[in-house]
Amino acid sequence: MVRYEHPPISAVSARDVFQALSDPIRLEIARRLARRGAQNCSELSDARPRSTMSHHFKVLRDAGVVRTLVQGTEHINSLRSEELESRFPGIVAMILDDDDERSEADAAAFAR
Amino acid sequence: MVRYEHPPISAVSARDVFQALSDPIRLEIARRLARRGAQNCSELSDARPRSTMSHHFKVLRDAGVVRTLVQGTEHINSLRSEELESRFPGIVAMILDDDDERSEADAAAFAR
DNA sequence: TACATTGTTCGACTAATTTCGAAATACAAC
DNA sequence: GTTGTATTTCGAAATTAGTCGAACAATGTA
Repeated sequence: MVRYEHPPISAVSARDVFQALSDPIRLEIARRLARRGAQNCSELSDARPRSTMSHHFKVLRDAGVVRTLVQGTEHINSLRSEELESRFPGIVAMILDDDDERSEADAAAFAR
Repeated sequence: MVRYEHPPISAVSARDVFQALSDPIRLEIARRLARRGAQNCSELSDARPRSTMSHHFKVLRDAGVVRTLVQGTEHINSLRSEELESRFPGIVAMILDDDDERSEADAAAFAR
């Protein structure tokens, strides 16, 4: 496979995006791409098996969240930030929002 | 159970919201609440079993998306629109975005 | 050509989620 | 209290999603 298919942004549904970003690993991938820009697959796979990561990249790609370009042997992923933002204003900020510690602390307080 | 617990909006994480809205039935519930305002459970359960719907309302509630108030024998659900919107600007528009026909047509065109 | 690198696909397994009937709970009205 | 309505909880079955090793494909380099 020399090149990936990516859905046009107009074909991307809110549900596809919600579903793609509902997995912690995929949300983390999107977050890193939003923060640090394009990265290849291995840079993003914290010691996780390649087949697992490959699956997650596919879900993100099919949902229209990530674009993958093939350059030599590596596959460069990037967040489709501008397109996503024009289709769903505010989504990139939601992806970046990751105050896990705060929300865990609050959640703990709430649980009491 | 006389009253439900709802997480404070500050404890709501993007992932919880993504995950709650990743299910088509729950997204549809949120959408109707966004469009038509508060509704009770049965108004929202298109002939689906009550136990199924009850599960979905719980997920939406726990994720901070929906608020449920008990009034007599009925439970009135509403979208926590203002709170959600202040926490995640743009989220309500994303919930409302439901151009299913357009996106399906585009998806079909894309699949060719 | 052979080899190393990067990533995908396949298939099997496991884990999580969804579904739904039956029983239970909550409340209002009689 | 008994009845009726609205909804939850429980438990089990069905479905869907995630994980991961092994085999495969594509590219670059010696």
